[in-house]
Amino acid sequence: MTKEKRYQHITKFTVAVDCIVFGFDGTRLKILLVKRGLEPEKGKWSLMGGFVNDSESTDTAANRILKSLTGLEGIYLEQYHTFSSPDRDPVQRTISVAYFALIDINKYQESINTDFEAQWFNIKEFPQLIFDHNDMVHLAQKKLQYKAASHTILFELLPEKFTLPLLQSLFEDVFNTSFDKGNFSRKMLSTKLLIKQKEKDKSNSKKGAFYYKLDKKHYQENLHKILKLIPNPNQIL
Amino acid sequence: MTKEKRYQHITKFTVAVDCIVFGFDGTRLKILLVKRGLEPEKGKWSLMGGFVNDSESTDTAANRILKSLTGLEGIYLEQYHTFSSPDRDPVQRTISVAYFALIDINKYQESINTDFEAQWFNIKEFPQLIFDHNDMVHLAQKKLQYKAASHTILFELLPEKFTLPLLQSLFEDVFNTSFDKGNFSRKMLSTKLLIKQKEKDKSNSKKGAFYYKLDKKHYQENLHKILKLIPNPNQIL
DNA sequence: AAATTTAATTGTTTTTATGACAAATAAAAT
DNA sequence: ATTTTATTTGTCATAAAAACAATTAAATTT
Repeated sequence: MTKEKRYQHITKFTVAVDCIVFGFDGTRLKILLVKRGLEPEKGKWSLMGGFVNDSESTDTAANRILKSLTGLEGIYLEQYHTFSSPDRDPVQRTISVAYFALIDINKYQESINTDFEAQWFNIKEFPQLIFDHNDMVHLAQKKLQYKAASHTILFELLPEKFTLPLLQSLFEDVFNTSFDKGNFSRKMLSTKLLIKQKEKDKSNSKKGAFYYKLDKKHYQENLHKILKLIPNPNQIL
Repeated sequence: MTKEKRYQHITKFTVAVDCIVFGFDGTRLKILLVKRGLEPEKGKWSLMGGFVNDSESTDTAANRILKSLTGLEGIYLEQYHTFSSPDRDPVQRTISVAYFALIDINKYQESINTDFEAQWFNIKEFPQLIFDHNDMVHLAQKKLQYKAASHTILFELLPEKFTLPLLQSLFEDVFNTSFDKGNFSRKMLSTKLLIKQKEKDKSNSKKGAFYYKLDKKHYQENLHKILKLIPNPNQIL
């Protein structure tokens, strides 16, 4: 069998990228969904996605798609799974490489692109999505928990300056549990990743809580390291 | 723009699956490589791979390919990354979904399929591979370490009956370090996953080491759980 | 048959991390 | 000045981990 003959028989697929965009509004973990503007399933909610172009890697495509939706560049993006069930897209055979993204919700600019109608939903209560997008969200949530249990990625969801109580409420919502505030604060500070600021945030209490910033240098160095950031992971994950 | 018009412009890709097959010979962690029997790069070493068929998911394809190489079914398989750089395959645009597999090296039957010449190589010293397969192996190794640090997957590499020293040498080679044997044994036994056998393996010592079997039921139940299997993960990972 | 050797197994102690809880503190509101 | 509320710091009991030591089993040598 010649090389040409072999290659002739090979099925070709359209390749899509779908993005689960996580945000945190100060209280709840959210995902960004779009209302589909084209068939099939026009008018239904879905993840933000698109097709991979000729000259692109999926990473490049994901960044491009994310920028078209949020206007943001340099977002934290992580490829986490490729979905390829033969019947996942009823119109045509498509495989989808799924990414999750973490953004500071405050930086998100609405309607920079009017092609899609986008909206934030609580991760715990979002509408029925098209195709296998519900599965994609659930797996993304699991992967986020798994990764965040030992890596310091959740800071990507916070603004530059944040308080310890805010950080704790983020962790509590991501892991769907609650922590002792004293122990949480001590564990976080022991990582040496936080730099205490002079100012306080007094919007939530009378005493006010000190702002902290991330030590970017230290953060980059320790991103990959295993830290035990959450108590009793087995009870949660 | 009509739906038909849009879909016309979409690039289609051939989709491949590549498998990193891990094995353990009692001393060293190994990977199974094949010598390519067809162009391009005929005669060079590569990972075992193949194209995804029309009616298959990538999981199905990976299992099919793995069976054709090893004769084994029901192998532990985990999709870990999709490689999609536009220039990764010089012949045609292909994206590859990569899997790593864990098998009991003793069950592997050589040359059930003479289409490929296969050979085991130490993970620390394997030949130059085609395309981006070197990257694939390195990432697979990382992912294996990452997962094995908190999940009990390494047992998939061992025969049904194994000794604690053998288990320890596997862990030591995977994590490229050494552990205190007393502490290691206590930690492993504390998982309640091991059932002590009556017989001993006396091939490696005068005293002999007791065989253990996996408690399959307990094992299945704990597969998803997060355990702390290796000491001082921060120093290693 | 006793002594020696080797590696497996079990035991002890020190050290560190964890979790539960309590106290002190800061600043606004009364 | 006092009360209130939430943040921040502190204490202590417990448990796990790591380092290290001792014992044991069985083959080999003397």
